[in-house]
Amino acid sequence: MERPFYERDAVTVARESIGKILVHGKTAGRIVETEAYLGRDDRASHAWRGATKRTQVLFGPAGHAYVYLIYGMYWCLNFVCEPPGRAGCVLIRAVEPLCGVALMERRRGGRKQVHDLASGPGKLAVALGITHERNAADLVRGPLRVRQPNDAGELEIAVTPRIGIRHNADWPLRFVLAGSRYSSRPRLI
DNA sequence: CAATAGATCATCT
DNA sequence: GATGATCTATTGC
Repeated sequence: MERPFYERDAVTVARESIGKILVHGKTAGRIVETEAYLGRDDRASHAWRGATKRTQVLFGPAGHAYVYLIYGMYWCLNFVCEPPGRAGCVLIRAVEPLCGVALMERRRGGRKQVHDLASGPGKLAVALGITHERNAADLVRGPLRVRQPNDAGELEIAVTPRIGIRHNADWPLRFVLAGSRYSSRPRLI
C-alpha cells in the first residue's frame, strides 16, 4: 500500500485493512481482524493524553509502525494513520497465515493449529517475528509492508466493540472478516 | 465451553 | 509504585 492509504481516519483504515496481506521477512498473512484507536479523543488510546517519548510515533506521519510491549510479555503492532499531529492508529489483531507457516509454528513453540498461530495481537507479533525493532518502521518502504491481494473482491466485514480495554469499551471499532476462523474471538461476531 | 491465575516490564504518576 | 489494546495452562462444568 502507498502512503495515501494510511493518511485517512483510523476507522476507514481499520476497515479497509481487512483482507490485505501483511508481509514481514519470509512470513505473510491475510489481515482478518483490526481495531481503530482514535488518538486524543479516545481514552482507550495510548495517545489520549498527548505525545510522550513512547507515543511520539503516533503523532508523526502516517504509514509507519507503532510497536509497544503489553503486560511485560507481548509486542503489539499498529499502523499509524492520519496527518502529522493527529494520533489515530489501527491495531492489527489477527492474521490468517499464508507464507512461512512452518517458521511461524517454530516461533510459536511447536505444534499448533493453524488458526491459533496468529489469532491475537501478541500471537501475531511472535508468529511474524515483529518486535520493538520494527517500532517507527516505514510501512511504505521498510521491511514490514502491506500488499493488496490478487483476488481483491467484496468482503463481508463484521463490526463489534473493542477487546480488552476499560475505557470506551462499547465503541464499535473492531472489524473482523465475517466467518473467518482465524480471528481472536470468532464467537463474538 | 467458561473462569481463573500467573508470568513480567516499559512507561507514567 | 501501579498499570496494562495478552496468552497459556489449568480447573471445573
